[in-house]
Amino acid sequence: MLSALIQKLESLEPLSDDAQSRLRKLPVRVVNFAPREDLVRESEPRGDVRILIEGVASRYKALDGGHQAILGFLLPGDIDETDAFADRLDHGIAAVTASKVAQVPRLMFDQLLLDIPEIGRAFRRMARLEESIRRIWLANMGQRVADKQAAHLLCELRVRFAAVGMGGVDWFTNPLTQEHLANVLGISAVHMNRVMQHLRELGLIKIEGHTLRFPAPAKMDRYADFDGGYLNSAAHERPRERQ
Amino acid sequence: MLSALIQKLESLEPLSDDAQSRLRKLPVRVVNFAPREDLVRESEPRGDVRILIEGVASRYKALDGGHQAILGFLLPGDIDETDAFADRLDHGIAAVTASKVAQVPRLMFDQLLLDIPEIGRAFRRMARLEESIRRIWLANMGQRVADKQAAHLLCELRVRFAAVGMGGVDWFTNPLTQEHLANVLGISAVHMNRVMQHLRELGLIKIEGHTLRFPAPAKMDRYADFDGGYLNSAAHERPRERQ
DNA sequence: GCCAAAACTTAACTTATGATAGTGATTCGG
DNA sequence: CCGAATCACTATCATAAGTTAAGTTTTGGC
Repeated sequence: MLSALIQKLESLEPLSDDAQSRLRKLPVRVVNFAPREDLVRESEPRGDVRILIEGVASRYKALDGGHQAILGFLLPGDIDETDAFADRLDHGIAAVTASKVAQVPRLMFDQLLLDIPEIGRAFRRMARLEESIRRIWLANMGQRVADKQAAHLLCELRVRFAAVGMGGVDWFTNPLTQEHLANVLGISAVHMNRVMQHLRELGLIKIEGHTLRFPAPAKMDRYADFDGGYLNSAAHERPRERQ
Repeated sequence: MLSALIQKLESLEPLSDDAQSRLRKLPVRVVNFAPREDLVRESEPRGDVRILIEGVASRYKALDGGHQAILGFLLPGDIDETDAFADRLDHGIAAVTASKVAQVPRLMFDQLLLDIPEIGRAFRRMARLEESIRRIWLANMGQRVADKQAAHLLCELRVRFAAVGMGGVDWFTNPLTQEHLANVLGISAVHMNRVMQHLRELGLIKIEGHTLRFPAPAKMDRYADFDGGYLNSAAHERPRERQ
């Protein structure tokens, strides 16, 4: 049930058989969500630990005018709150596609982290990775032109989707609407469409139904000034840590 | 020497006398930096733990064209790497004003976290706070008009500067140039100037030398859609945590 | 397989923001 | 105290992006 999570953790930090089996034995309750449904409402007191095991979701924050700003996307294996310390989220999470969520009793989860330090370590890795992603986003949004921002976002999505089996080196299955993408970048949906047209004319992307292809991935990366290192290098550098 | 840090930690989590004295007894080496000097260069292997004890600094990330995007600002009491787990930063830190930095040997610092769990807890709180700040930034940058983005930023700075004695409820001492502010918001310096003019005409801010005043703080908050709760509520809600 | 809703696309027009270039006011090192 | 930077500010012009309002295609429920 938690194989997406285990796969993700293992890409950051190899897990012992013991750790893996303990993870697998966690008692999970699987809950289904329809598109647009809230997985977690903003400022809802925290309950169980939630792990996305199927589907795609978005973190959002409500703004004044009833609008909501999308802060990022969650893919299978992502967890509602990486460090699991907060009592409540300061933002909501909504399903983008039909999703399955595994809910694990908080106490069980906490006990597991105490029992098996390597799992705690892997989770901290994950936290650092997300932090890194957010930093890159901030830098990216500082970029002037929306075309490059969008290109960068698409490159990131390509790599992240590939990591969960929803894509490869030059494509991914895209469940996001242009409105989702526009919202995340802080531009209008109309302009998002213009940008997609432009990237298409440049031969950088190609849309086939729900498959987004990158005819020239290297060219695209250069255009977007994208260096995917931050998304997977964690597995290789492997810093020493306090046990 | 570390009073700024202790003050900040204590605003998040009251510290026992023992914890405080252990913090005070940390052997620190104080290093001075001139404006524009790098406190930490990008991708420099980590050395000691660095704590800003005086002055203001900026986190930045180098972009393609030699430009650099400012990701955020550090104030006294802020630490180079909140969780202290990474081997190297994926970004640089530069002094904005003349700064003093306390350097603490990594091993001493780690030992302290192991010895006194409440200090570890306080640092995790700090990490959560910074995460929260970054999230608000992302939401804010999604906003369409630069005027509101800028207003929001100024409100945040007001609260953060006040927390370290560099401001009050309706003013702060501003060491940042309009270029710094523009860079952070991802707009041109010229436009930043226009925005400042506009906010001035609206009577929302008033510049007196290096003092930035807010003649009508409540009105400003409303204009910016700013709710400072996220910057200081941590001290009040106080969630239970694993020891 | 049909219909309604959602998603995508295009066009015309307006506005916000960028680029460049210059001026005067401050700051700061020597 | 002076000169050189740095910084704040203005003006002009070019362009990216927002808004509104269509039309078209795709999707999904029944």
